[in-house]
Amino acid sequence: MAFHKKEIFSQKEQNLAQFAKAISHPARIVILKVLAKQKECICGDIVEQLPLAQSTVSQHISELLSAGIINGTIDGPRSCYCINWKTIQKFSNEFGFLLNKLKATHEKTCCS
Amino acid sequence: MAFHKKEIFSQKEQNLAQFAKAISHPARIVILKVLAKQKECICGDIVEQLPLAQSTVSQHISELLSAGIINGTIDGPRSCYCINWKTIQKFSNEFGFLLNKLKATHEKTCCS
DNA sequence: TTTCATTATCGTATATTTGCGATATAAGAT
DNA sequence: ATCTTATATCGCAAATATACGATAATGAAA
Repeated sequence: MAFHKKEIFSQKEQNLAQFAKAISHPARIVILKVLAKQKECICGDIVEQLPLAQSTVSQHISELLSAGIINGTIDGPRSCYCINWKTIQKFSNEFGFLLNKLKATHEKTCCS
Repeated sequence: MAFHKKEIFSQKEQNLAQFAKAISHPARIVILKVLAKQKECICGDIVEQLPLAQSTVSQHISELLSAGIINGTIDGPRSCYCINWKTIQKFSNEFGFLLNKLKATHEKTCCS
């Protein structure tokens, strides 16, 4: 009797956690960096820049996709991805909000 | 033949990914919020604020601990935790740095 | 010393993630 | 029509995460 149980939490917390999870693997961070570096959409040169099999990279990509962090035009054999600015913006704000909340306790920490 | 393979990536990416992973569960986000709300260090009132068993909460806490996101004084039956401002600060910066990198591509997105 | 309350840890079950090779798919080239 | 190239998906194995109950440990109170 133990699996996710995440539905119990508020939507906001779930969303933030989900975003964090999406970027919680170095490979996916590298993918984002690669996409940020190339000005135009690139296809699978991502694979070349990672020490992982093509199928594994594809899997990481689809995780970023389903989290809405990147967009993709999968037309035929040549898929094209790029960063979804809107999502980045949204979570950048929410994350900053959380961090500011935490910062508010700065002066009062007692066990550090 | 397939497990983590995360050691291959740069330390910076690993660190950022690890931080993201640490906050990638709603329960852990709530724990941080609780710690932020209480001005002084609280002990296990965290458990009361979560719909999870005590042992599960303890597990989540120790994950935050080992990620260095919170500090703890575990003296006897009354453990006391608080946010580790230093770590929050560090990753706040690194995360902001990544986001700014991504933001730079804002104008040039082509498949959104 | 015994009891109590609080917290950490162990053991266990289930779910999810990570990774690969093999295979399917789909558009363009020959 | 067939071949090639790029990419997604399937199937599988191993690792990790999530959750719980039970138990251990530890300091305070009786």
